[in-house]
Amino acid sequence: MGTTKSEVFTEEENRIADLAKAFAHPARVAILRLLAEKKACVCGDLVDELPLSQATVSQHLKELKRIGIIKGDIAPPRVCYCIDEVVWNEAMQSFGLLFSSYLKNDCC
Amino acid sequence: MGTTKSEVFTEEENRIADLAKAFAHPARVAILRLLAEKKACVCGDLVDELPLSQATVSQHLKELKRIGIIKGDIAPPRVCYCIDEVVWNEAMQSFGLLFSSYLKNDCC
DNA sequence: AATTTATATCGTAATATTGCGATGAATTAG
DNA sequence: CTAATTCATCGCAATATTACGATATAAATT
Repeated sequence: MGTTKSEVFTEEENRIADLAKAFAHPARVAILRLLAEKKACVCGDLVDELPLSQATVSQHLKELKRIGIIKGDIAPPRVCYCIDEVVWNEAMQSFGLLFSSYLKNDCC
Repeated sequence: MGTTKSEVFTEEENRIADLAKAFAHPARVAILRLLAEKKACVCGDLVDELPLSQATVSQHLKELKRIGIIKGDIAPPRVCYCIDEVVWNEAMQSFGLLFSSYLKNDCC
């Protein structure tokens, strides 16, 4: 136990859950906002903007990369991060569909 | 450690992260979908639809209630769950704003 | 009053997440 | 070649999450 039983859910349910994870931590929300608004791009600048250690920020960036919603462009010794437009749009559409599937009718 | 440093982030960042948590597990995505499409409402029906134990489903429902995105109407011995329209709309708008804040220009 | 039904909660085990200091790797600057 | 810079990764500790059997609760039914 302690592990999500991914096998028993659909691909789509698992993907939406994963995309949601990108936004499920305030630090990652802050990072995505900075990247979306192009207020920062280089990893170091993100660290400066965030009240977390460099190691912790780097870990959140890694998780966002795993999900695919950001990508990193290496320009040694720096790395420039940015939103992956394709995945961003995928997330926008998936959540949009989900939100709009709500049929307001009287149950409770 | 192991705890999110909520104090150092804005109210809004924390709120968005919390709303995202509602969707950050495939079981909760499945529950919210069923409720959104009104294919289920009573807790027992949700348990029947989901490949998880009653205790686990109940725990996910509790988390969704904590976030506020669903509410439960007690009609003993049953409980009828449904989407909380206000919070659902709050989530829809928050994510909508966030997604549309992405300025596509050339950085990386 | 005893039983049944539906749901919540407890207790526990396993795994995941969060956070950070220290260290490593890769490149540029001197 | 030696630093200095930037970022990733390791290793660890603390806490959170996930899952479920067992049990508790609460009302309806018998």
